[in-house]
Amino acid sequence: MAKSDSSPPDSLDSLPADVECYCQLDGVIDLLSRQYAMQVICLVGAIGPARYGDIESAFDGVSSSTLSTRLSELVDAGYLSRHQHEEIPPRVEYELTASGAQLCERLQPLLEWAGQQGDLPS
Amino acid sequence: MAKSDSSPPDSLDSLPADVECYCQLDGVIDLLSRQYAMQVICLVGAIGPARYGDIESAFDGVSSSTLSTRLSELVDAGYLSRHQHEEIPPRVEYELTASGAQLCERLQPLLEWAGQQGDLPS
DNA sequence: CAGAATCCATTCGGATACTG
DNA sequence: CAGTATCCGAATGGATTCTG
Repeated sequence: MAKSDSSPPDSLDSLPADVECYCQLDGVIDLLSRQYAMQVICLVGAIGPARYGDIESAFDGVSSSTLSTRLSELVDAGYLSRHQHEEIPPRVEYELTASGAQLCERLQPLLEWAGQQGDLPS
Repeated sequence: MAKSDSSPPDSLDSLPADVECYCQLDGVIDLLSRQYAMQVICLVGAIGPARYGDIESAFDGVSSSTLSTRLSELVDAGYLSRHQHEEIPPRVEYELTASGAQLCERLQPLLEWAGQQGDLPS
């Protein structure tokens, strides 16, 4: 796949020159590594204000405890906002915050590409 | 965070219209959710052919068993290639494959942004 | 409807020791 | 140097049950 004998770091076009240390790059990455985390961000980014049930049905088979935990983490981390409407039956809407939107922008190319690599059965 | 009352899905500029179902988007995402996986891809993308020791020292504190497992998974998945030079002491070099490079391109914006969000202590 | 709480099976990853 | 093998504690996520 192309040349890689003479100039190693030239195999990609836009490499950040300030990459010095990938050690301990956790925090956000840790959070995103939990199940459904990236997908939730992109889903909410795609459909806008999303109710709990919307998200739940988008991921067929997720347990409520898992999804609930994930949502809480993302809200706590400041990537999602949670608006609870005071009515009965209760209605809750999740939206991307400003940094959630930034995150989503960087996630979309990845997930979209991933979906074309043999995933997304349906 | 801007307006979000009238047109929900307009809060982001480049939304893919073909996003229909985020359920069961696993495979690649599953792999990337393992510890150090994304960072390894980007590290190898950044420094070119990387020896095991290079990678190990980039992540201060990683255990050899964990890193070894991660590298094997990425090689098996076709994102990294492994070249073993037949000499003593042994020398092994990991490189991105074609699809590894594609993956890396989509990962870099994310990790770079993540690094500016409060991670990367050193 | 939108979860929280509890319990538990599985998985993941670190420590350690050993090998070609 | 570049791992592999084994063991084990920690973390994750599902099932189930219950609640405002």
